[in-house]
Amino acid sequence: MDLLWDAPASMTSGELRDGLAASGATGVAKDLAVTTVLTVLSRLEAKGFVTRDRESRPHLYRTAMSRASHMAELMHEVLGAAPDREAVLARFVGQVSPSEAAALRRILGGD
Amino acid sequence: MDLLWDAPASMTSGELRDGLAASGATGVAKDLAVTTVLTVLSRLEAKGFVTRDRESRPHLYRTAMSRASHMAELMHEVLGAAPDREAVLARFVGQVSPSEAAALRRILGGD
DNA sequence: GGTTGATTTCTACATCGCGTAGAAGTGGTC
DNA sequence: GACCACTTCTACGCGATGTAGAAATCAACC
Repeated sequence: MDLLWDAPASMTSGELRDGLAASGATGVAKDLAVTTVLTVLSRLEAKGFVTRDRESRPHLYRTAMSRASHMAELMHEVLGAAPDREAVLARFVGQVSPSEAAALRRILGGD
Repeated sequence: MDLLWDAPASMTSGELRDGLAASGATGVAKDLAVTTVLTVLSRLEAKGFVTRDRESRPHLYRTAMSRASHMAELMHEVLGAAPDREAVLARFVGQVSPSEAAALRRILGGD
């Protein structure tokens, strides 16, 4: 459920619950109890993945990081765990689709 | 303990246990029971990370994939879970060290 | 100011993956 | 045929995760 809301951008628990109920996000579908959503939210906050505005009445939750950043960070974690980073990068690049390779070149180009 | 042996290349449970005992691999140090090693090995085999030769008497274990490949695959898993792959790649590249960026350019260069 | 309905916090339980290992089974060797 | 090494089965503790009820809060309305 980590990505329950990697999509939207800053909502209340209620909106969250409803949003989830609506978009059956891969195996969720069922209506979750509001408390469940809150619990998850709290845990995510504890891990720093989410920020909450305790001022506004129905607390407002927001992702602490864009999904892309989060994913990129995960990738770095993996890479960081390798003793042979370059070898990993080589393998990695070898497996990306042509379009992605192109994207990489473009990104690297403008350094 | 996943990476217990991402280093060597094809050994028996006994060698494994000893090898582990010797090289205190980040928090392992302690002498593990052989059964422990075997259990882990079995689970790794179940997950396809390891292959075993049941013919030779002390079964021979070998990684199913090089560590680099495995890591690269993990990175792809992460990337694959993102709806905005290019954005993730951009962030990712933006965070790599200069030397790694250089390595990436080199790798992409010879396409 | 007290009652009420919404919201949040606390606490709890099942499940799962993982690290660890003992007990029992298997197979080869002397 | 007994013994020893190796493997398989079974199990326990622990932490993360999904789920949610009960209790505490809080804002608002009468």
